[in-house]
Amino acid sequence: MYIWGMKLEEGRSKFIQAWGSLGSSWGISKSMAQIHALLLSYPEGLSADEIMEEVQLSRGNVNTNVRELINWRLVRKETVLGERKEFFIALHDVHSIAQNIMEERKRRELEPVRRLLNELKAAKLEGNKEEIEHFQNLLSDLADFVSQMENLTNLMTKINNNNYMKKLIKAIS
Amino acid sequence: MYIWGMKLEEGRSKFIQAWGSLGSSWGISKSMAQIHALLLSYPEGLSADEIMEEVQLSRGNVNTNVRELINWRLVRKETVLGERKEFFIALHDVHSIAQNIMEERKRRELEPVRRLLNELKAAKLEGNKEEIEHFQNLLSDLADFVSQMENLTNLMTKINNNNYMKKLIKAIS
DNA sequence: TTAAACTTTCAGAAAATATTGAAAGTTTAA
DNA sequence: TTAAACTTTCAATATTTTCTGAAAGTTTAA
Repeated sequence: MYIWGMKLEEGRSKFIQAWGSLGSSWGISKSMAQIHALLLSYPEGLSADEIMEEVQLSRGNVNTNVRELINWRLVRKETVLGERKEFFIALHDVHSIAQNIMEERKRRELEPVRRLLNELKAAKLEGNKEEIEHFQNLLSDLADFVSQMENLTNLMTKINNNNYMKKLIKAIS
Repeated sequence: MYIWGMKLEEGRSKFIQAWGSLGSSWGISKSMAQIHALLLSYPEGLSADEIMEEVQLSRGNVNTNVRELINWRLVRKETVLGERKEFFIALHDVHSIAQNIMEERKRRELEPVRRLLNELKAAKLEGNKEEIEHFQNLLSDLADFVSQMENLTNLMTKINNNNYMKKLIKAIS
């Protein structure tokens, strides 16, 4: 599809809608992704009412999802001198965004796995010897995998802060 | 929690249940994750009926989710000589599992983003100059980010197949 | 052929998740 | 104080996603 002579508002709205539906395929609620897209697309902060207006969501929904975005460290509160209400502004640096998302995913996705694996590895299993061996191999392979993923996220952090590293990665991959 | 003298079946069942609930936090359905855990924990293939029995799911559900696991290239069908039914066996090599998951996620999560960004970048936007600039910077930053993620997944593939590379990554991260 | 053994499909039911909006809570200015 | 301006909470509702199971489809052996 080729687009010609689109109003900025139209482009932004397209972006917000599309980001919202992409969100679901990443396990992020549509509203949260839309609000994030909206805030990313504005250089300055927006108030809760402005967000409600632009993405057509209820006050409660905006409140909840903005709080969640703040938990992810993707958005922060801002106060403007002389104004009573709060404004919300997105972290605009894509490298930091990426880093915060990776960290949050690490915390949410990897750490629970590690906990489970440790628990099971501590057990003294009884039963068929070969089946036990297979099962324990699985556990230790998975543990290795988790570590490798963690190494990789650490590496990403390094890349973000280091142009030489970025080139190195590109070269070897 | 410390476990002592657990039966293999008990450990396996613990693993299946826990893997299932972890699944949801990764955007994978509980049943799919449970079936995957079950198949991972058995060195040999299981039939649809055996899966139904072990994870207590309906025939339809097992059929659908096994098919999905096959799409992800995490499971394959097997036939046993002289047996009419099909058996399902998991890919047991953790590096290949990781690689297939990364590839599928790349395809599902990254490619749609790229499509959206290209579409928006092609538009000639009209409106406030500075806001347009901010918006277009956002688009190109996001595109860079997508590329970087792709580089990283390629790197992971390399690591899997190369022990030297693995050590290098560990050293520099 | 046919019938038994097995697999697939899909409409409806159930479960999980997200959203609303009004009421309760908090802060600030006067 | 008080009341206006704003934020937060949460029970009810709506939406989306997943699951079931019976019916339809397919394959195979005889």
